[in-house]
Amino acid sequence: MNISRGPGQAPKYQRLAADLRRRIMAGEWQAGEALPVESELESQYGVARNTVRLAVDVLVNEGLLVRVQGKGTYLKDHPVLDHHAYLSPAAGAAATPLTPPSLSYAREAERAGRKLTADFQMLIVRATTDITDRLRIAAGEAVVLRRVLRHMDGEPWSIEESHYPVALAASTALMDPDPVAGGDEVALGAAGHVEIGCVDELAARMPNPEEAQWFQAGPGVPLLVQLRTGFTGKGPIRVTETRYCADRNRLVYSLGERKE
Amino acid sequence: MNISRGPGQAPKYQRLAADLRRRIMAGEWQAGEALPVESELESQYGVARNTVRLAVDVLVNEGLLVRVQGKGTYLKDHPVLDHHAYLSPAAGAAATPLTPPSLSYAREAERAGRKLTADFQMLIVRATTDITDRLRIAAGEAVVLRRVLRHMDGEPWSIEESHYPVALAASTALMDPDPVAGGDEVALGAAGHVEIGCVDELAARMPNPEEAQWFQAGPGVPLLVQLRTGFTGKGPIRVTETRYCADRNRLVYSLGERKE
DNA sequence: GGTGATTTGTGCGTATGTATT
DNA sequence: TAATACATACGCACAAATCAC
Repeated sequence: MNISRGPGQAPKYQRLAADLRRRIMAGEWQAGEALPVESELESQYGVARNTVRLAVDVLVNEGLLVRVQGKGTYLKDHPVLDHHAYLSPAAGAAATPLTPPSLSYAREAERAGRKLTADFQMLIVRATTDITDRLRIAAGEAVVLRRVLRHMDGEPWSIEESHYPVALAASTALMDPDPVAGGDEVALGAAGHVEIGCVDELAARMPNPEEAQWFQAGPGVPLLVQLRTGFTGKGPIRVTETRYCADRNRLVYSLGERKE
Repeated sequence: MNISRGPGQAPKYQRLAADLRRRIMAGEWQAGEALPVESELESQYGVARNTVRLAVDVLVNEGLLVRVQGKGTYLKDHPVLDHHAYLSPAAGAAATPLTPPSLSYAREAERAGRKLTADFQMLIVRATTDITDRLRIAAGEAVVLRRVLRHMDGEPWSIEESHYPVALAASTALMDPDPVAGGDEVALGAAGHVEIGCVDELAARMPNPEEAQWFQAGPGVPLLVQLRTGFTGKGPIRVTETRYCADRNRLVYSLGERKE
């Protein structure tokens, strides 16, 4: 293929990227397989190494390729795990507490035959307005932050941060620096706060450096962010932000009448 | 700030990126404001232009900065529009057709005081297995593909592709090469197919080049992808994939009992 | 409307560092 | 140890877009 640049043409590195993309899509290499080394691509296409790197940069930032120093450049290969964020209750069922995400998460992992582990932290922090607005408390007010860092088969998987008003968490197990058996909602329920609804806000963005490092996510891998505000009949009782590495996770919502 | 590289230190361009990130977070520049030009950063930090560009590349790929040829490098600034993907029905309400996404989309835009326009295409194509699996039809079977390209205030906003089995769409308005007044579900309802539930699968990924061009999305801007499979009591009747530019959109699901 | 200055974009060459095999 | 392959860093030149004049 000739990628010499004529007038009105795209830049060389973009045309090179496009040709590599075509070859990838055409199945020239298998998932996880190594591409030709940079010097090989230089001579194949007759360009400078810089240009090869610019082209590969493009595909890395699209999430198609990963580079490993000293080894080579590989086609990305990731299994995707579905996580059921919501299952509408069976028809005719009374208003029931919503399925706790942590439980369904564990079930999901088990069903997929994967091993889920978690690290837990409990902090008391001054909340950002993102959180206080949704909890309808004063800006800068302290909240209980319960953080769960999840690993799947040893691979970093998700970051879940649940925020509770201190007034609500006081004198419940939420003040303990340990996970609550059965999930945080058990502790809330014992205190008379039963969640009957929630609002999920879904967004996607690129990770910041700390997040990228924790997730071991290279360039081209966005985060899928779920911000769930839980309500009782009286008002909001918690805000849970869960961040997923989008190349290994999908969120599933089953809505309306149940099928199957 | 001295960014000369010592042993065991991060590379210069990464340390430069980190320092610029710090200055950005510290509020040294306003949203939309221009950063110092590359030559200025060269001399500020005493590095080669190449190194400046590598550092800025990092922040561009994080979605923090945008570069404009001939002008400069700017702090990104984007208003976010919430799109209500689902509102759980009021308590006690009978099973009702789900809120059509296209309608709520238009309502959302209007509420935000923005002008929504759309281009429409109707095609008959052989579906990928992604689609046929969910529609429970044979792989490679033809489907009706109805595509809506949406613009908000002239800015590219979302791509919505609805797939219907040809057998189902036959002898309905879905075969017409025009949008159906009131939404596709009106045409389906008229044929006796009333959607009573759906499954949404949410994912995030980087756009491919065509998508990036259409969305006018630079590097660092992922797509938020919603794949909705709609069901009647008998089985799936449609699969709608909607792709949103994640820097301008969020999806909102209101679940369980309604608040307010 | 055109010209030149400014600023980012593209492309080349070279050298050296670091991780893997 | 040596060879290989990607990572970092410098330098240079010109192209293309924008803007002030």
